[in-house]
Amino acid sequence: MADPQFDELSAKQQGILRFLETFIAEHDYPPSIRDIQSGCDISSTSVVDYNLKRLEEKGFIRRDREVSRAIELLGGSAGSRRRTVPVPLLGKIAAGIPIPTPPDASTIEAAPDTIELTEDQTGGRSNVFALRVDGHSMVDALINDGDIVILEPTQSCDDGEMVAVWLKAENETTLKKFFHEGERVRLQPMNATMDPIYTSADNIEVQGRVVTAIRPF
Amino acid sequence: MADPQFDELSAKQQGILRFLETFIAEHDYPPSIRDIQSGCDISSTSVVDYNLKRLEEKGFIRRDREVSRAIELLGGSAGSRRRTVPVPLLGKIAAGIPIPTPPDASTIEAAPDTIELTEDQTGGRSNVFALRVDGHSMVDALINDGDIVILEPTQSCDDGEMVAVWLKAENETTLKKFFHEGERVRLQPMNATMDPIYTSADNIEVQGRVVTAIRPF
DNA sequence: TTCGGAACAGAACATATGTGCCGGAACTGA
DNA sequence: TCAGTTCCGGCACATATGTTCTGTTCCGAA
Repeated sequence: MADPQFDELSAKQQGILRFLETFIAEHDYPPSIRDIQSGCDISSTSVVDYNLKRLEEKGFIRRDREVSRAIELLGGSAGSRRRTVPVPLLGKIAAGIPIPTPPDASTIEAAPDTIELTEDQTGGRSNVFALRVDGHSMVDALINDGDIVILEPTQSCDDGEMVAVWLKAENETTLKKFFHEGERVRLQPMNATMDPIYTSADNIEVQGRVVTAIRPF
Repeated sequence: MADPQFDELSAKQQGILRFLETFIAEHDYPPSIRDIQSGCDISSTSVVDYNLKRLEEKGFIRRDREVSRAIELLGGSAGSRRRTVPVPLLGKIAAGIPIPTPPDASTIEAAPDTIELTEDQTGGRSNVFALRVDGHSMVDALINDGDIVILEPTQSCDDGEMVAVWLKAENETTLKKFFHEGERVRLQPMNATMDPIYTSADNIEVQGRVVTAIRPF
């Protein structure tokens, strides 16, 4: 969508637009005409209506007529609200400890922190959870200490998917690309220069599919 | 905040809550009492009002009395909306090409794609931009082909910050931790096992501070 | 200057919308 | 069975709120 030019608006219209953003941010619902009137020091409701019509013509907002507070602000303007999902940060992931799966309701309730992610970051999946990487044991997956990995609970996976795997014999959690190869499985590090691990299928336990990895600085 | 128990609600109240979520997701503004009434097949507005009062008592929603459509749904329930910022995806970042800085208004307008990030992911910074990593030249920064790095434009930086640096003599872009050391600078790879680069201060050009790195799968 | 449109003021109007009241059904505990 | 509570239905009412009408002011074009 072509982003409308903010500069082309009159001072009053820019003020209304800013007021809309702050009001919605504050209340979670849009203001009425009279809210805008008092909030922007405008003398008449008709002036507000007039300018809202202009803003609608120019594609900044959408209104549903006859419906109160039915102002929806469009465009990529800062402060727009998108659907986000709270992702529980369930704990740490490290080489030596199994990850807490399956994350049941009580675990999620007790999560001390949650991370807000947009829906495209979770790929629309609803039951994902987050773990903070502890230590440098996953550098072969190009995952650093302090990174956050977003996982989707699963016991099985398709070839080539990035999964968290528990190696029973080795007593170790690792992140690898998964490939079935007859009796055994191949666990391929993301780092192409490193060699894969081969092990028997019953030595491993898939604990989750990696949806995203995030590294905050 | 203790998340209220969804199960404790009557079927009607659960229906109302779900209707609220979908209505807000669809319209960007909350429904009126009568919208809920028809949307949930409830016979009377007073019943809706009654159940909304219960929902408010139990902490699922907040209402502003006397104000139409002033229903704000609380809690980490899926479908909540948070403030997000659109981050322009300006292009690729690769070893051999300088990154497009400074990103001026026209560049940003012309950005073919934008990524929605939550405000905590951008650290509240407003002028960040995103680049998709092309190639494996930054594995020493634990950044993979296809990763997305979020940058904040800057020409200078403090010691220890992760920055995108243009090496003039080498004709190369790289991501390193930056340290002033007298006449020269030390560029430290994130991967602790790798050796730093030392070069003179006037051979480098800081192009941006790395805010976040995201790896979608 | 005159004309016309854009923007504004003020008020009246029509409807949208939350709320209160009364009564009844369904259930509960004594 | 009876009183009490919870929940529902229906309706009227007050007000919150969008819309419209009339007139005014400002400003640039002809």
